Amino acid sequence: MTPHESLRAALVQAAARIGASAADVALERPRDAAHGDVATNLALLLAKQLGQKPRAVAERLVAALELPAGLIRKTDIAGPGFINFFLADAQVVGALPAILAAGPDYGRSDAGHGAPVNVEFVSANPTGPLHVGHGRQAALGDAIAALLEWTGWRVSREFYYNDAGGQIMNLALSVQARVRQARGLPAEIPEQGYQGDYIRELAERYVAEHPRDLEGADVEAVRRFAVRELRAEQDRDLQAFGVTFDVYYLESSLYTDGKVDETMRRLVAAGHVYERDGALWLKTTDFGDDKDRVMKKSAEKGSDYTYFVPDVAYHVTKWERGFRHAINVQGADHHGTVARVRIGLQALEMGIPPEYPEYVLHQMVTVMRGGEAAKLSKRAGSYVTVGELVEEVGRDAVRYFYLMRRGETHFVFDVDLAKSQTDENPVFYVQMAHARMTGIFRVAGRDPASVRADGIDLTVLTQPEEAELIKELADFPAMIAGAAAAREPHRITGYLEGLARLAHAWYHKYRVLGEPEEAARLVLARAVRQVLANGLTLLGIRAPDRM
RNA sequence: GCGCCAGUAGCUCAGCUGGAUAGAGCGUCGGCCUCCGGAGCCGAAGGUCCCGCGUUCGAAUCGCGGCUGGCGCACCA
Repeated sequence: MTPHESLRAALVQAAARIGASAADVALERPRDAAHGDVATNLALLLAKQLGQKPRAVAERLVAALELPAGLIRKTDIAGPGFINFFLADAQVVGALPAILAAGPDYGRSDAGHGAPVNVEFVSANPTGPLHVGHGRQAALGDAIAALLEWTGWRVSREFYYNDAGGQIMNLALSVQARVRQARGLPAEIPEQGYQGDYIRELAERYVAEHPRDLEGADVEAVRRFAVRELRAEQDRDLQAFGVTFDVYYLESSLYTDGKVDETMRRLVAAGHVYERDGALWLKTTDFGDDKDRVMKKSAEKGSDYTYFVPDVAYHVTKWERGFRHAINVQGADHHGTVARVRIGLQALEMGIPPEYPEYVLHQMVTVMRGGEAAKLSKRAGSYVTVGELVEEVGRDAVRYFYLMRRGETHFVFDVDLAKSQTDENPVFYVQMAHARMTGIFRVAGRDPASVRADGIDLTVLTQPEEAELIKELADFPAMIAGAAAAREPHRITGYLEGLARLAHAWYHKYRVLGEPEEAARLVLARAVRQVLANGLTLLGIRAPDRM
């Protein structure tokens, strides 16, 4: 039993003794060390239930409390009725052996019980290279997936390729136009087509590899070639970024497998479909949408499905593949589709919960270069790609930058700053803390893994900085669990910076080697190193032994 | 017009799902290198938490109404 569990149990019993029922006792670590190590607002919550003043309730609770021996050094009642507990010294250092024993697994838990969860992210159309917005999504999605793995879920990382539909035809026609222009033939890129230099390069490579179609007459071949090449380029960028997927799901397969037609049939059968102006509509207003949506275009527009039906069909496959939990990481510019996909699934009336799938939306990324915002437009062909960014800035810094902000806030990626690789970059600060801890063992001529906690008197770690450091280490698993539940990887970077700060301060103020406390401090140094490494590794960032 | 997100120190942002005196980095000012790495450490200044009303023991956090900025509101995806 951890100190928290013991305390919680004791408080529940004490509440019962004074005639109150406390189902869920909240314990928190106060900001201010003067308020103890663990605090509860239980008395404030029970005051209403008992019809008594909070402080009086707190006093009765404390009087009724039966605590295990050696757990708590001091109990205070403070402020409006908080009960503050000060852990006994032996309890504080007691966290260290557990950290060393768990090693690389310290911080893992089992909230997910091995249940499958699908995390879909990036899902860029194969119409161009990955830009900085996709980069944010790659970092965010991969970190959320890792967080879920750390908390006991069986995660499948999935990339959905929109390799069918109008945008792909646009791409093919754009490349085709460049092929023809290169031959001196009259050709224009379509109005909604793609303009970037990469289109010209694709055209050159197409001609080089298709000597029998030098004029790009075979638009289907051009399409296949362009999609294949762009997918390969995206894969290279993702690989450089250290992101891999378990499943690449192709939109085109939804057509070839009949999933789109099947979904269409089900929607019609469920009775929410009608025809108007020659098109087929889904009555999404039945489910709270502000207007109905077209599912299949009219004959004059080509009789194609809109994106809506394949999107719904795709999410049906997630459900049918056994994923009762699905998380979609997407840019906020797609937020309009959230309600529609969910409504489409509801209209099928096949028992899928209304909040399925779950969405994590992140705001846009602005790229700053030379002090001004770079114009980003895929069609105009001006953007910074993920590949360039990783090459210029380095994988670790790029990942860290992307993850240090909440997804809901607009993110300004300052390329110059990130490239500068100076002390302004927090990732170096955290990595430096890890390198320093490692340095102690290097100088001592010892393998960190050889340092064990058993048989070592840890109660000599009496300095306030040491107690604070250990408490921070003890918080790691709860922080991970909270970050996973909230889908907020930025909590990890914030935690790591705080831990690194404490580690640097401790390192600066106290020596390890040659001191009477050497054995115990080596245990602490190894624990700090381990937790820094675990946090960085989770985020896909290296934990270097030297800088 | 409707919807989603944001608004906190000069700048960039945290604030653990309603807690105690709102925090950190950068920048500014002032200190600290015979040392396990100074890519570091210690300290100071700096706040109308966008505004107003409400909910309650308690609000940056929740509700309502505004203001400002971003993004969406296709027979594009």
